Amino acid sequence: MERAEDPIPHRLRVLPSRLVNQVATSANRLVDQALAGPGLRRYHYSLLAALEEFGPASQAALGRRTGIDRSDIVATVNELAERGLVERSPDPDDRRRNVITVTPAGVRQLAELDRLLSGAQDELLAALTRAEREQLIGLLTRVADHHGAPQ
Amino acid sequence: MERAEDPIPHRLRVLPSRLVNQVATSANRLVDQALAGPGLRRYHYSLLAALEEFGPASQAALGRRTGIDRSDIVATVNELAERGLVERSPDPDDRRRNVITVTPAGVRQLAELDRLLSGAQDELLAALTRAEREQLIGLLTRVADHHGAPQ
DNA sequence: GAATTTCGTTGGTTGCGCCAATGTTTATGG
DNA sequence: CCATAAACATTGGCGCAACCAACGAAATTC
Repeated sequence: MERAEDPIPHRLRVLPSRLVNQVATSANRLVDQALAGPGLRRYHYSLLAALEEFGPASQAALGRRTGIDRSDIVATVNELAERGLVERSPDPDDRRRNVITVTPAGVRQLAELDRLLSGAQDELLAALTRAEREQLIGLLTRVADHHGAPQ
Repeated sequence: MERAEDPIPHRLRVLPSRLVNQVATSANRLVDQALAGPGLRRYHYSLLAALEEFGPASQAALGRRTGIDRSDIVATVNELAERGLVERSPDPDDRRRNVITVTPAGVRQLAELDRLLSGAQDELLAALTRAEREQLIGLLTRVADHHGAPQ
């Protein structure tokens, strides 16, 4: 028979940490689908966004601004550079640093990603009214801010 | 100087999918810390919760109830069985199945986990009032329910 | 000038969420 | 009744995010 839709344990159903993870999983599924078109991942978007908003930056600065680990920045920049979306050049003023710059193609790509991601957000929050979305965003922001930087 | 606290790109700061991921990451950090005492992980809690609420079950049923993949159930049950928290025995009525049963030690462990997790939830939502927590849970539940089973 | 810090990089690890394939057992339907 | 299909446990794999340690090179600080 097994017609019964396999109930989820009550404990899990109402556990906030689990609820938030379920929503995050849905969010990631939608976002990953959206980014799959251009063949990119969330890390790529984060980096492009940071570059476009704050201009050329060192890899370390990009890491601090996006919360991505330095070591993961390396690979992500490599991939963006391979696609011609950013350029990596040594900083003449500080020879430890690389300066990462968005290319015009990168700016165009970012605009496209913004469009795709906006659609994903709408899908994610489709069950909520405009006001409820604002409410949710507000509450999440407060929780996120309260915990701040990891560790 | 670097006194400036490295601003997060606005795009990322307000992107709902990203907000939800930040909160989920905080949640997981807190929950993982809480479970680290007993040396368990989230999968273990999910399985114990499902077993205690619905009684002995096959591994496939556990998977359906918790959303954990069948293949991951195997390892998780192994680990719980090693610790004497569950028992795996062949189902005499259906020799394809194993029946997983919580032991008394498992029940006690689950009670302890409930206590630990409750603390983690409080920490997670510390920035919100009781009413706001209810609100957040309600909104997240609606979003989660709207997307339902993955794929 | 020596010690410390920053930076890029390499090379890991872990957990979660998946998927494919295999052998066994049960159910189905022709 | 037998062949085919489905369900089950298991193995082994993958990708992604999020980490950590260590290293050489370069800059900063003491």
